Amino acid sequence: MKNSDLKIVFLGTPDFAVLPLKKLIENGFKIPLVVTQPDRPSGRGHKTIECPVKKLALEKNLTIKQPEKISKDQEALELLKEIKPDLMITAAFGQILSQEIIDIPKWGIWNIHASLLPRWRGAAPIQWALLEGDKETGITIMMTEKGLDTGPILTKRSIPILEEDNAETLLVKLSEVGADLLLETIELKKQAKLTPQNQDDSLATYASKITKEMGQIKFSEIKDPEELIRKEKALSPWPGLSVYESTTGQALKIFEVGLSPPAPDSRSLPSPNWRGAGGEALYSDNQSGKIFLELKNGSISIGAVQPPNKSKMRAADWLRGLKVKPEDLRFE
RNA sequence: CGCGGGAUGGAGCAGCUUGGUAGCUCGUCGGGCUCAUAACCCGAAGGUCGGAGGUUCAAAUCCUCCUCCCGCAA
Repeated sequence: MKNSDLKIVFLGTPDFAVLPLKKLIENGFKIPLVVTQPDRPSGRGHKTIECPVKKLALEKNLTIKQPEKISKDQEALELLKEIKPDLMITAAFGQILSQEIIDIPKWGIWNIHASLLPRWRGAAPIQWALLEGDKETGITIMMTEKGLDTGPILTKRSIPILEEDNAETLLVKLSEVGADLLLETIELKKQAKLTPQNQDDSLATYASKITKEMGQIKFSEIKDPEELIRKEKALSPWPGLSVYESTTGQALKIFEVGLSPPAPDSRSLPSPNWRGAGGEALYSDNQSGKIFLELKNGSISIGAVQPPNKSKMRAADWLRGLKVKPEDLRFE
């Protein structure tokens, strides 16, 4: 069977879904239809933005459908039935599919999910893997059924979570793995070598949506610096970690959070042991651009910050340009 | 027409209200001190003040338009 004999309908919306679609196109599959979420006003100035998948589809002159709710959209349903796809692929599509739709494609609907199922079913698997300090994560390609990410597993591939990984870097890596694994899974299916395996529901965990509130933290409530570091990785670049500083009255986003290294040579400190609120010592290192904070249960380094209305900057630069003295800073 | 903030040497900022020689903390380069240094001392280079027009004897500063960046919100 040639790739061009297979009719694949692709459903996906954000960046994560772009690479899989691209690879399908490059490998000659027939893509009679691409479905994405409707364009929504977003971003500065409330401009209506075309999602990444739509942009790619437009570029490749593919047919695009953007139903508000595909399961309730009679027109979309008719179109799908008419197309008679061999396979439908979902990748971070963001809409629930009805049984009627699931029954349409000959091979069923496959979902590219960014975790090792049954761990982290749901909307934000990458973030939750980081939040919980998982050592590895991966991609699962699975059959879509009525439940949320509960269908039988077709293939799985894991990748290690490295020290320097955050939600952004993992998303890119997993998108690549997802695209490759999808092609391999199709190949296996063509050779009739696929054996779907049911998920062990007892091992399932659920990755709920990330909200902005999760990024608003107080140092005083952090029990363990490690917790802070994991949060920063999971919530970068969105929504980021935000702390409130009362002397300047600013909410400050912090990035590149790490454990503080052994105290630097005291002679390099502009003012050793600056005392901050709650006994925090605060000092900066001009070489690395980092600032160091003493928390209740350990010390951390912050590499970059973003004040309101400002671009991201090195933390030491921020401290240097401040109108208030570092020792007057009061973080909550 | 969603709301708002911003653009000043390489970085981060002040100066703008009340026009009158371009300033601070760093970085860079050179020199000094030192066993040595990212610390300290001395010196230097580096800026069309985002762009265009206007007001004025005089504009970073006041007025108009434009470009770009960012926060909120979705």
